[in-house]
Parts: sequence; structure tokens; C-alpha cells
Amino acid sequence: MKNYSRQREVILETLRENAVHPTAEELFALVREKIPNISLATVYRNLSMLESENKIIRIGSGGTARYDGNVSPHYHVTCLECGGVHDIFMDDDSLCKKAKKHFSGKILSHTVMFTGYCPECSEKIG
Amino acid sequence: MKNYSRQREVILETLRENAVHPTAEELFALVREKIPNISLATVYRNLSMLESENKIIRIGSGGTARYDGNVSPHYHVTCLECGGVHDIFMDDDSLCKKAKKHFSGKILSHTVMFTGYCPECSEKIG
DNA sequence: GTGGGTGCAAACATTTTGCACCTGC
DNA sequence: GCAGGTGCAAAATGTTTGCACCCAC
Repeated sequence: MKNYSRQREVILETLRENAVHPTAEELFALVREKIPNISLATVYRNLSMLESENKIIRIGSGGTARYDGNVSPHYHVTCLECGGVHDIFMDDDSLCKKAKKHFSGKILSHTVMFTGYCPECSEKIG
Repeated sequence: MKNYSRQREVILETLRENAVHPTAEELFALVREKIPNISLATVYRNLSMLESENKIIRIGSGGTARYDGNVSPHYHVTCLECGGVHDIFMDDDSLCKKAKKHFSGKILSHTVMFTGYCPECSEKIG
């Protein structure tokens, strides 16, 4: 099979079964439970590869990058308290159309990042 | 005067007169023309400070952070060709309202990043 | 004089890369 | 056997921090 490795398979699988959008290091820890001697460099290499194949999404969310195994169109919320990133399953396609009216270049896609508090943290804080 | 320094003033001024959303290093080069012995650390320190005072916006746009001296609500486009970040002066306030219907936490603000080609690059590439 | 800001260099965190070895076909 | 992938360690980025000195008030 072309373009196969157990490492890559496990990385993608682990990312898909974890809705938490882990950082590379966090994912590394998770994958290590299944492949104990995998190296962090391999995780990074495969994340870049999977991202360029559009099999995963890289979330720039500030400092450290996070990764999302769900490529269906949706948005994200960064929690100001816990720093976690949560999904918002909506996709406003009209946004690109509107943007085109205000921009003379080409618009292909868009991402939206909300800022706020996740359900757990907004209860704690009020 | 409280909270004053010529460095901070020049950094903010330089950022405001440059619509190109420079990275910290690029801004450092620009500011250095006015204050030759300023250090990169000072640029970073003041950028963090100005950001937390909401006088500038930090654009996470992928790897290296870029900064925007225009804090009025608007969106950005990253050019896939030149890597530059351009402004789109629009602000869809209804987006937050819609998001609240799909999320049980709190939503405070949002940013939108479009991907595409800037006017110059879309002409070159077609 | 003092508090806050600076420059410099060192420290840090994250991500990438060079290289020899290993693996799937 | 070969192309491509891996692990390891080192390097490259981007950003932050410790510290002695300096400046505005």
C-alpha cells in the first residue's frame, strides 16, 4: 500500500477518537500508549502530512497548535479559563460570499474562532 | 506620565501607519529605523502589553504571529501565495448570536480568517 | 530617589531537519 | 532491493525572562 505506516494510521485514529483537539505533545502522549517507542518528530511529520492531505485540521489558536481530526466544516471556541478548544457545529457559508463584496482578491475558505468560556468553566465562574 | 516610553509610543505608531500587519521581527526592523538601538525583546514586551490593553490585535495566522494596529472590528485574509495578511472591513455581529444557539458555554467575541489570494497575487496566478 | 522600562544575553518552547537504520511491498 | 518512513539528536524558530542599568517623574 502506498503512503502507509502504522504510526500514521494510529496518529489519525487517535486524533479522530479524541474530541479534545490535542496539541502535538498531548497527541504524542496519547499515541505513545499504543506505540511506546514512537518519537515526537514522527508525530510532527505525520501531522504536517495529514494536514496537507486535508485529513486533519490545524487550529492556530494562539501559541501552540492544536489538531482536529474532524474535517467537516465547523467552528471553534477557545475557553479563556481552561484554554481548551471546543467545537461549534455550524458553518455560515454566506460569510465567504459577503467577504467577496469587500475584497478584490480571491476568497477560498474561512475559519472562525470564538472566544468565551466552555460550559464547565462558565458554571464555575458564573 | 504613567506607562510611557518612547519605544512603546514608536512601536504603536509604526504599527498603525503600516497596514501590512508585520510580524514581530518585521516591526522590529521598521522601528529600528527610528530607534536604532532598540532591542527585539522590547518589541515583544510592548506588543504583549499593547495587546492586553486592547490597543493592538495579535493575529495568530498560522506559524508566526502578526500584529494589527487597527482595533476596529474587521476580518483578515491570508494569501496562499505571498503569505501576507490583508484586511476585510466587515463585521458580522450575527455570527456570535448564531453561535450561542449551538453552544452551551459563553461566547464573547470572534475572529474570522479567510484563506485565498490577495489582489496582486490573484492577477499573477489567475 | 524610585518604579517602571530598556538592552543584552541566556533560557524556553515548539517545530523542523540530518542521518543512519528499518519496513512494507 | 528500493522508496519511503522511523527514531534519535541536533538545529532552527519564535518568544520570554533575568539582570544590571537608565530614564521620566
